[in-house]
Amino acid sequence: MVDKSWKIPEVALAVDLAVLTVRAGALQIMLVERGIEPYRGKLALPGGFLSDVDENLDDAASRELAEETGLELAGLHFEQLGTYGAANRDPRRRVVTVCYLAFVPELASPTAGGDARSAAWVPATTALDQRTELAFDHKKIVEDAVERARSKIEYTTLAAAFCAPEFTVADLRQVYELVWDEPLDPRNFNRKVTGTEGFLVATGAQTSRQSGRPAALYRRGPAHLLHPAMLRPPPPKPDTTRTS
Amino acid sequence: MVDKSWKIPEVALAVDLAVLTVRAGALQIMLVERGIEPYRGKLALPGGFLSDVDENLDDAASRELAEETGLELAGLHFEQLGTYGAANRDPRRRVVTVCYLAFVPELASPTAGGDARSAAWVPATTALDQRTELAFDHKKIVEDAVERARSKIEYTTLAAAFCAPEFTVADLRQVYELVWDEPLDPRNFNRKVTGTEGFLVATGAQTSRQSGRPAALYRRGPAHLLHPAMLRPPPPKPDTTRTS
DNA sequence: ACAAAAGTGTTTTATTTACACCCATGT
DNA sequence: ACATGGGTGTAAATAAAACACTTTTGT
Repeated sequence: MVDKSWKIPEVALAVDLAVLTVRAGALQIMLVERGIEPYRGKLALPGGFLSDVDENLDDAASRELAEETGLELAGLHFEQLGTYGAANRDPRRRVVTVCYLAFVPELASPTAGGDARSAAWVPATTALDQRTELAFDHKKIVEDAVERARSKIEYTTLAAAFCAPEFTVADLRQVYELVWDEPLDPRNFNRKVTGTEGFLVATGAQTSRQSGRPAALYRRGPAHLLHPAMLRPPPPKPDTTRTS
Repeated sequence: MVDKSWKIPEVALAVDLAVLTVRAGALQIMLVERGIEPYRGKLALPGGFLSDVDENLDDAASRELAEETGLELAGLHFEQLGTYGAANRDPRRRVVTVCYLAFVPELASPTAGGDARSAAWVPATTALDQRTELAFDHKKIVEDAVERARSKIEYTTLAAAFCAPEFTVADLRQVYELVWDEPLDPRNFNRKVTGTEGFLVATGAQTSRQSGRPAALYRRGPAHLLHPAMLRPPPPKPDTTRTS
């Protein structure tokens, strides 16, 4: 085996971010309008190239998000979604992008600072709509991000990452309902989450509201995994028995 | 937003493979002995750099595995495990590696061809043992690979990917037992897998054996997801009640 | 008092677990 | 016949789904 390092091809390495939140009654994703070619004017995931050859991937992700949208990832949940490296995904040259997935609460300021004039929350359904054109292979990435979020909240407590620091059981239930696009029984849901050790920590405080009984306020508990998992209502089975 | 493409730092991009199998009563992983510095002589995951700037990541993974171990990934299950890019993970220079996870059946020839004099199956427990030194951050990658395999067989039918094309329920059960390192009840396991639509397809054939009733032979069915999931026996709870 | 939303109780159903028992084969 | 696994039956425990009902607030 010879040392082939002199002929190692180098590629441009980028990081992109699929930042999800639940707001205004919908699962939304942070997108930016591209200011340069290719795909100038099109919507894209925030992201960009490593700032220098020694920048860590996670650091690059935080930095790019802050630069482009003003959002600070510090303290929030983020994880690798996947690496997208099809040879022709960028018309200019070979670019491989490591994509991160983040879950942020609604109160994360939409575009609090930075080079953010073009950053905006977009409903996931809009981003995934056939008529919406996204730059590069970003539509595929958004699909993967949404799918990952949907399955991740089944077996982890990450749905709470979409909630403000203090939240009610109904807030949390709405997260599940909007991410899954499935209604859940409020009563069974309540028992399930309050009965799962470490998911919620009661603050003792209560919400006041226009009408109805006030709800107890909770904070995120120490548990990360859900045992047993939260079951997604099964989509109606491909029915073999004729229903006409 | 300016075009910064002229100062994009370039990194060397590698692919590595965590190829798992179940053989000789253990979960094993394919490792190679490094022929060059750094870490010459140490065990490492098979892998290497892209062959040219336009090679797709998946193609590079297949190619590297074939070159280094003679194993053909064609038709087998493989998926991205993650991308490892800590700035200092390679002492020579910045290298980012996209790691793939593959599940192969035992009959996949250990090192059927290629530059394979150093390739060998190593029990996962050995690879993860404190006393075993692996190149780069490969021990961490192996940990991630094993953990991914353990959870993946819970909710997918991928355990069958470790079996020969035709296998018995006991073969499949052994896969679960060895990957999880937990005994399973043969009777309940049988009912569970034979009752899960699309997991197994009966061939009609039977095994003959030295003793005991012959077992029915099955092939992998069309299902990919397990519904409901196969439950891993919960590890005995961190006992709060003193047992002295 | 009433509407509205929170939260508890109870029943039905599905799934898992545990284990008794029968089945089919080689020796 | 009997040892050795393969496979089925069944009952108890657990969890999910469905839904009646009580609680606590604002108006």
